[in-house]
Amino acid sequence: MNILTEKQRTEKAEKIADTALQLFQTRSFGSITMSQIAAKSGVGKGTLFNYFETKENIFMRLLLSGYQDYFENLIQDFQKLPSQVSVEEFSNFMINQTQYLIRDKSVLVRLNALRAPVLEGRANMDQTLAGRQVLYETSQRLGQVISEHVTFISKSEASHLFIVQSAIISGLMNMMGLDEFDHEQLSPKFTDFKINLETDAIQTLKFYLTGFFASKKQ
Amino acid sequence: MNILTEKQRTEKAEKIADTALQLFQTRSFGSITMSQIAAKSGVGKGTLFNYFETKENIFMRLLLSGYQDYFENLIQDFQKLPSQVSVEEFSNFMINQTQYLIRDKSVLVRLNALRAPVLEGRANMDQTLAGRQVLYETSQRLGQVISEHVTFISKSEASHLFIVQSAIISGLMNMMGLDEFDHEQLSPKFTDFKINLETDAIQTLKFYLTGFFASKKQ
Amino acid sequence: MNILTEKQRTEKAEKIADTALQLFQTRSFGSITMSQIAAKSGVGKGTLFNYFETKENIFMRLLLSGYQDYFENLIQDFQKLPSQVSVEEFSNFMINQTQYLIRDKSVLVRLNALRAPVLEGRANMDQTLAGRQVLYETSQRLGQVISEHVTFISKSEASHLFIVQSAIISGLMNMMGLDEFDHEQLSPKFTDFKINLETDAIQTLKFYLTGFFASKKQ
Amino acid sequence: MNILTEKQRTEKAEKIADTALQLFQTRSFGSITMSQIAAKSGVGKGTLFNYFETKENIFMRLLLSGYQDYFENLIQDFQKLPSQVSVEEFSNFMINQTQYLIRDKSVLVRLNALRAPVLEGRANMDQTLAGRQVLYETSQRLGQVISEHVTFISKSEASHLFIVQSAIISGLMNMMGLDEFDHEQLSPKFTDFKINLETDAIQTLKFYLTGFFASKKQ
DNA sequence: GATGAATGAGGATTCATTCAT
DNA sequence: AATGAATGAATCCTCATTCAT
Repeated sequence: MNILTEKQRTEKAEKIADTALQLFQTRSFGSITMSQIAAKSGVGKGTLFNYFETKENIFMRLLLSGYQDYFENLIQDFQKLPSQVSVEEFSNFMINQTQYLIRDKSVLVRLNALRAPVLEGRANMDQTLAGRQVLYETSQRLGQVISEHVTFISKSEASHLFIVQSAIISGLMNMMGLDEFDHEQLSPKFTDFKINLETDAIQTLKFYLTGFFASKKQ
Repeated sequence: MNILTEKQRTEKAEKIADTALQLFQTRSFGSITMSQIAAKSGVGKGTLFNYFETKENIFMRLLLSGYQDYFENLIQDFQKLPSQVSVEEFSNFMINQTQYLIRDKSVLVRLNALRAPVLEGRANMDQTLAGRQVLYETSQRLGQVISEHVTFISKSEASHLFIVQSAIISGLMNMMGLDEFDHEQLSPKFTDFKINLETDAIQTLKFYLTGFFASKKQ
Repeated sequence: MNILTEKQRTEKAEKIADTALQLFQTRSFGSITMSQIAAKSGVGKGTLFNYFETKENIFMRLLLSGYQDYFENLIQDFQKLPSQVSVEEFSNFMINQTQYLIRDKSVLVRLNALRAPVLEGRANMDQTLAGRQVLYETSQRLGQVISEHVTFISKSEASHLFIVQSAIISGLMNMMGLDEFDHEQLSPKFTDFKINLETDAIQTLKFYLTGFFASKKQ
Repeated sequence: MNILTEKQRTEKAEKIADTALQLFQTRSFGSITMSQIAAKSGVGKGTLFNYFETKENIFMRLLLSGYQDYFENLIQDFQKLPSQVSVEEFSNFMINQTQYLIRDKSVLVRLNALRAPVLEGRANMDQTLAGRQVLYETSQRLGQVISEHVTFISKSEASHLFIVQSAIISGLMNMMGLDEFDHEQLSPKFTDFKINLETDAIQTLKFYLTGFFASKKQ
């Protein structure tokens, strides 16, 4: 066990990160401890630090690789589409993606909210920037692919669109739960404060896309 | 000093809360300590706890009273407008407000992001709900006023609009700084990741409003 | 209200002390706060300190005056008895007293257990010793009265007997509740650990008195 | 240092507990701090909490293991005695034990006085009850052994006798020091208040045993 | 004399991280 | 490489006491 292959090393790091992700589904960053991650991963506490310098690095990696995977999948999905895609078809695609992000990848969006205020303060800068660089390139490739399929949208605009998409979901997420307190439902009150995340996000994105394409057509 | 009037008590509580707010302009919730707030307020550490049960209560109060003030001002501003306001005029109003929120009240939006994951866990529930109740009523009054001035928008829709507005700003804020690391500007890179908060928020809101009114007119 | 008569002053001090005593019936010294005493007494927190230098002084006073009253009453009771009292009658008297102490004055015994380890560290020494002096004299008078009524017991022995009586009750009290945990009854277990305070105290005292008088008669 | 054997773990826990015990010889529970225990044990403050959940748990353990050892030793001592022991021999044995408890194990008795009012509020209940269970069984075994050696005393009575023994010592201890103040000897005064712990405890126990056996013989 | 606002020393406890094995 | 025991800085909070009014 003395010398691990690169693959073995990567797999163990992933196991640790995955465990952290699972914990993050139901708990906040602050309430997750390294001990819990170690116990649930089935590795020793010290081992964590052989793979990640700090707790923040674990979550920064989750954020970067999560978006990396998401963007890669988007590229794949897009390449399956016919060479030309109408504005309407593209909008539907984005709406489906939004639904998917909310239903299956909401942690990604929650991780995003941690990045600047929590993670960057103690994450390894070089590592983070290297990951971000790769992500940026992927995002550029994604933008490229989209711009090739959809008239009226440039590479830059496409790339930026996904930032806006995440922003909308993240923002609405922040505003959710005003009809609850600490996850306890309150007696029916505050109805106009209530956010239906999926409905509101899709509507907001739809309006955004409509507005965006309208502005391009002029 | 023996017995404080309600006003004096409120003023001191506000002084403490204001200090916390100032610290929050440049630091994160987690890195602000009660000792710092005490020292910077010029009061003893114990005094803090005479005014606020917990650290979280301080910030919950800032959040609630911040939005309370914001909504109250909006009502005032709106009442100065002519009895009928066109959709375009209303949109401009909202855009100005967005700019104002970003430029002068961005902490409010950042506080919002703390609410569910951080504050509610340890804030006094009754106090919070009382504050939220008042805020809700104000938001309803605001919605009422708007619906009276603007055709095509109901009280509920107007009230909900401000939630969306905050969501957009908050979400974009979360996505900002991808061209920085821990507030250090990086050499020009990641340009398509860059969020220009004001521009992007206004554009997104504009699109939202356009889409919203278009959907109403049908 | 500027100048209080000695009587008024004493009455207020007693009101405060009484409140503390009431709280002590159901709570421990450590969990009683000066704020609670003030609130329940209906006086200001600062007023407490006009009457008692420290929290410990309040309880020391309760201890001293409690025993003072108890001894005074004993003297009165004794003086009502016929001039000669048999050993058996005296024993019955002591047993009744034990029962009374347990049923109605158990706080007194609990206070006793606080004296050395808790109170003396921060109680006013002069005041305490003055009180103890008075108590001592009363105890001597009590001893005197008893020795006059009961053959076979000297003043010193009688005086000492009450110390032993309190010791027995206090000690058994300390050993109570081994069939409970933090006042929660446990499922029937530990039966031989169980102390029945009244029964055990009376039996122990009875044995003590029997032994004592037997040793004197030899 | 990587993984400690059960024995090593126990030893370190004992080292910490021993340190607490030493401090408790001369200071009160309330005035002993975790920092002091850590410093005097030569371990870090955090280490304390790896071994004991709370400060109260340390002292609860001292209490339980102290009595456990005491009872075990008593069983051993008793098994060395001839198969039949006269009432007088047994009484002498108990008196010697009382002397030993007072001279060498008085902290044990002082710890007992902390149990209900102080320790149980914050000690781990399951741990405590497990320890108490073991102690109870030991006490039963001790009772058994005694009842086998001494006619006139049942297992239950023997077991209960040790509770009474501790109660007598503990109670007298509470009443001690009335000729002192905060451990400072006062000029010769209050002589009849003076408890000579050893003499008084032995005498009280002797009377108790005499009374007890007399009641059995009838 | 009465009051309660202000105080701050002091305490228990948490947890990311280190490092000897 | 893996481990988990050890660590101690850091944090929130309590509450007896002081003192200006």
